[in-house]
Amino acid sequence: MKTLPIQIEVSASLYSKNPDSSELGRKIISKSIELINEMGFEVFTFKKLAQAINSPESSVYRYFENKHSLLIYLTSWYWTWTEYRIAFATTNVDCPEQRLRKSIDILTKPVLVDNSISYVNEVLLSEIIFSESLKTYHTRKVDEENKKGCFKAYKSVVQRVSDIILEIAPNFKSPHMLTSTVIEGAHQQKYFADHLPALTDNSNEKNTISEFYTELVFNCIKK
Amino acid sequence: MKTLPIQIEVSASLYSKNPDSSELGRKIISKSIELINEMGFEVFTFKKLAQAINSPESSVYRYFENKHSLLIYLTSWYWTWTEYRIAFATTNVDCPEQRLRKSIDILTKPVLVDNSISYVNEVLLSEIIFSESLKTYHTRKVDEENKKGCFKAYKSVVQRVSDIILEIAPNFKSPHMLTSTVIEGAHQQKYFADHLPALTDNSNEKNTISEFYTELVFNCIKK
DNA sequence: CATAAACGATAGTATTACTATTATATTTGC
DNA sequence: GCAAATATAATAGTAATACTATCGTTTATG
Repeated sequence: MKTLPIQIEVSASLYSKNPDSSELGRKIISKSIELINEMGFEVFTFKKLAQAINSPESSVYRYFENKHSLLIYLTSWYWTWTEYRIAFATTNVDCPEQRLRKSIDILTKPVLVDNSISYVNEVLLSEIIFSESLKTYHTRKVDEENKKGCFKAYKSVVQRVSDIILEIAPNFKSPHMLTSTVIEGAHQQKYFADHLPALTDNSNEKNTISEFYTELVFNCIKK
Repeated sequence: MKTLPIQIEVSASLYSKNPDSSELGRKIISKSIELINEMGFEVFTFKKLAQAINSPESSVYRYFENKHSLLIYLTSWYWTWTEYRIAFATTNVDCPEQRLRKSIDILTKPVLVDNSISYVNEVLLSEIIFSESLKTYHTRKVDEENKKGCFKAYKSVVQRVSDIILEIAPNFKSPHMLTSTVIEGAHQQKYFADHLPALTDNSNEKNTISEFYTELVFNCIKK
């Protein structure tokens, strides 16, 4: 897929100061993606990030309240970008089955090529989403953060795919449930393949996961 | 379901001192179930637990290394108990479809009645599993803990259900994937219904989730 | 070029997740 | 029934984390 020089815009409520507006902000984003990938989100701290970019910890706090807000920012960026990719891959495709197939592909396969839209390494970011994005909403503050719009981008993706499903099967009762099952399932199955293989049947080499969920979806909506 | 006075045995590698072996140990288990439910696992600390049972913090540490090991203990207890329930519900049922249906039921519905096998409140424990069990294996230490047998009970449940699926559809390629998708999906959809309704279609009143996943499974294995 | 905003440097605090020590109580094995 | 082992209570202490605060200097902007 050839890319255009687009800009991913993240809602202003998801940061204290827009990281896209300064050199330091962009360094915070790109370095945090690297670090979270290397050491995992739990072990990652603003102190370590600050050291890595040679800036005081307090400067990082000027952009994000805490590391959790940073993760929410990153996932929102990812889902906004993903929705763009889905939109791009499905425009001018008349057949809704075909559009659904392409969407599922985008949602279930980790990103392999860094198109380098910007300072964001999309390959690493997608790894983070696959393994850590659960942690954005599995908190005591979900409801509060949901009201703040933290999960808007994700919901928008689910809605878009649900709409395609309804085009194919207007009477299908649970398009959102099916879509979120596929997205979260694909993330989880990859994690299982890497760490708990007894919970999956996946060789983790070919497109087993993607094919599994594609079949699952079409089996569910075609009666 | 009438219950027998059974004992759930948790592998000795999952605790420092067997909580089932003393008054204090049992108090630790039952109170921690209450507290984790009330305040959520992140906010829960051994300090708070110790205060709640009027014992020093250091006594709690004699039973479990840290709160994470305690959560692993609780989930193992739950999965062992759940496998027992599945075994009980499916013995003497000849029809494998029927056995599968009953198993999915047990896996996708939260527990509603506390049979009070013991000092464990199964209703509250099932709530914890639904909302917090992800946190047992989403850590940097997964691989290490997996080797220690921390997830044996869960895997065993997945294996048991996979076997039933294979009885019905011997050529089905991904029984484990399907089973873990159903279990984790049901947990997640309930969480979405409670906190992120845009990601589901669930009224959270009837058995929407359970029915959704039952249909999904039979759609996938019956061609 | 003046003013505001951003940043760097440094210090400090509350909480968490433990570890250590010692004295007392309780169980158990003979 | 008593000694020895084990379990628990009481208390203290530590390293790391997740911030907050202050203030002087640099950098952008109108």
